[in-house]
Amino acid sequence: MEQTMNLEEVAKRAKVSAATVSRVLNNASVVKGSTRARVMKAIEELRYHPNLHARSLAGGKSRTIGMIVSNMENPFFFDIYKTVELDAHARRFEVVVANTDYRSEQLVASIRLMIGRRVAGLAVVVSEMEPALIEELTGSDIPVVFYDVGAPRHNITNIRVNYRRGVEKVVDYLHSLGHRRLGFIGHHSILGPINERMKTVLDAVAANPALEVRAAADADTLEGGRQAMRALLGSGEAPTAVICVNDVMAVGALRELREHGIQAPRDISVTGFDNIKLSEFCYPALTTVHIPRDRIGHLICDRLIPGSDRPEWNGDEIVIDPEFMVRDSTGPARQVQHAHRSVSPRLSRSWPG
Amino acid sequence: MEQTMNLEEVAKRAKVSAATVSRVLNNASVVKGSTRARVMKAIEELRYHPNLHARSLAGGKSRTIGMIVSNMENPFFFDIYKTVELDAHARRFEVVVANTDYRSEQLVASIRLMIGRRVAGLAVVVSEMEPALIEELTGSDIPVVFYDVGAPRHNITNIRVNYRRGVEKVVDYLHSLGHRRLGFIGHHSILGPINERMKTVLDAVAANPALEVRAAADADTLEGGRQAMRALLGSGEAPTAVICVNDVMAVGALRELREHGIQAPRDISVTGFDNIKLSEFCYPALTTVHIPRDRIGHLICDRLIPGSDRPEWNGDEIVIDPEFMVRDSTGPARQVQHAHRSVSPRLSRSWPG
DNA sequence: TTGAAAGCGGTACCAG
DNA sequence: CTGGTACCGCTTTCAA
Repeated sequence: MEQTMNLEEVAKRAKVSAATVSRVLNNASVVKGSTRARVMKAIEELRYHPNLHARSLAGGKSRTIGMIVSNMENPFFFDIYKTVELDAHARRFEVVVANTDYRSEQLVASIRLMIGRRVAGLAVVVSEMEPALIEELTGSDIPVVFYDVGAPRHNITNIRVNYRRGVEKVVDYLHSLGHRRLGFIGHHSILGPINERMKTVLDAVAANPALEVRAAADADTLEGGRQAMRALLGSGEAPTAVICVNDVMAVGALRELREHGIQAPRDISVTGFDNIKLSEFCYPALTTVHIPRDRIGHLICDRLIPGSDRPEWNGDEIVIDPEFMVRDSTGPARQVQHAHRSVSPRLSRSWPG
Repeated sequence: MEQTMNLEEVAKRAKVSAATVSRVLNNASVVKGSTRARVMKAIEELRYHPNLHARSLAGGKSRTIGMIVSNMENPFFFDIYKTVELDAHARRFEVVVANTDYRSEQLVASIRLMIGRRVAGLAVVVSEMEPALIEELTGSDIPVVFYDVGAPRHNITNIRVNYRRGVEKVVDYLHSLGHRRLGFIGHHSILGPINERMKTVLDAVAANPALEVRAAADADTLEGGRQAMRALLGSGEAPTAVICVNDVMAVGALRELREHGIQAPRDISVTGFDNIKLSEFCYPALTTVHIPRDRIGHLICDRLIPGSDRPEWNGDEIVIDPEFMVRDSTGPARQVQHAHRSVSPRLSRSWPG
């Protein structure tokens, strides 16, 4: 009925002052039992819900932390978010997320939004970068944690993964299996100027003169991975092993292989990255590199929410070493054969299309 | 540097009043060009970001809509969210989400949170229900859209899927393929008192005396689907077809079959529900029921954001008819054979474990 | 076209 | 233990 139900109305009904109502709401100081009861009753009856905007305005604090990610659709990001939310809730904080879809304009917009909301802390877990970002953050005293981008600075700390080490493990493994012609599938953001990940792969390959690599990029989705694999298959000599920038794209890639009647790992090996749950459930299960999203989530919360700095944070940067996971999507390179290139699509499928 | 950068500071620097700064910020009324320029400059230099809390407090409005879902991890919910966000952004609204993890206590907490934030509209896309909900919502004049639960009421409208019809199509199809012993895999929330979905399956089966069904429930995740399938396989006579409450659990179920060396659809047929992207990318591709998440998302936005009621909303309730999608995970029931029950785990796997 | 001032709904400090 | 009151930062009349 009343779209404007406020402290005062409650106070009036409970025959106390607004200040007292505020007190019972924050169960602060000692409010007499009977008084508290009256207030509670009034709150119930009026279905009063405190205005959070007014609260954080008056209090100056926000009890919510912000999180910006590139693509919530990818479980990698979601898993981190999930952990952050769990930790935050345990400390009675809320977390509000924003997607950038790998667009740096969106990144800036999201940063602005978060600053506007006066979040108590901000986690930026994105692949793209925008120079104007630090500019934007300057002057706001919001504690920030960056994942995988940005440099430490006042009030901003960094978590990064030793992506290079992870890729090296993958490349070395494939090499040991006899693979020489490699493919790389990334998402569009790798087309950016200095893409760490792309470069890492190229470097790892360059370190071994026997190897060659061809890359394809598409959206960071199942469909994108599929398209990228299609591109790799459609031009030049097909690689015997394909390294995917993450598990989602790898699963997409696997499907495209299936459509062509190409079997993994018999005909082509495929690797993922991240070790999301899906990588165990797809077929064949993915050889991948584990990145501990839960640890990352915990680190973020520990850093952003006051009153619980765990010891792991000693400096302004933490580097995480990824772990290689061998599963079923990789195998020895087939010797002399390009046979799979001539198999017509769906030839090997025996079930109805 | 200043953690307290406000209108007044900007006004001071630009040598105008706070009111004027507010005007340029909202590009309202006619501010003289030169004045506007001065203000803009001051804003830039001071890196001023308006306090959104103060803004919605003073303005009384919020320009953000809330969305509550059961499980963002499940692409079904995510897809809806994505569409809502897209539409919202197009109308310069923000959307903030909350997860309930199928816990009705969380549902209530989330509703409270959203009311506290004075969202401009609220979408409740959850499977669980909580009687206290309507109570909670009463008196708040926030427009609400429910998906799949709740009854129309003042300011609250409904979107529902004719789940029954969808299940009937699945059951009929399986029946026509010769299946008689059915399995049903649902998530834990189906254990609730009157679960529509579970009941629907039982009804559909009851309608055909030749059919029998056994159910198993677990978490709404890949792992949950796997466990549920394990349970189904581990007790009594194995079903020849398993209906899963959604695609995610179906994919989990498929994996468990693989571990047992049971092939789908040769040995057991499996169906999903929702038709998420993954259902095309898993192996075998899932026979499922399509639920148009994008349409649901559009409907939600049209209803919640003022100034764009599309014609589709004629009453307080919209019912969506799902569409049956046959793919590769279903096939004819094998005649006389329980052979797969005796196949030892992984027997048929030829790749390394 | 611009400024002054009254809220918006709370919080928190100061008296009592 | 409780009430009064000065803000918090912005929007919005009302005058000038």
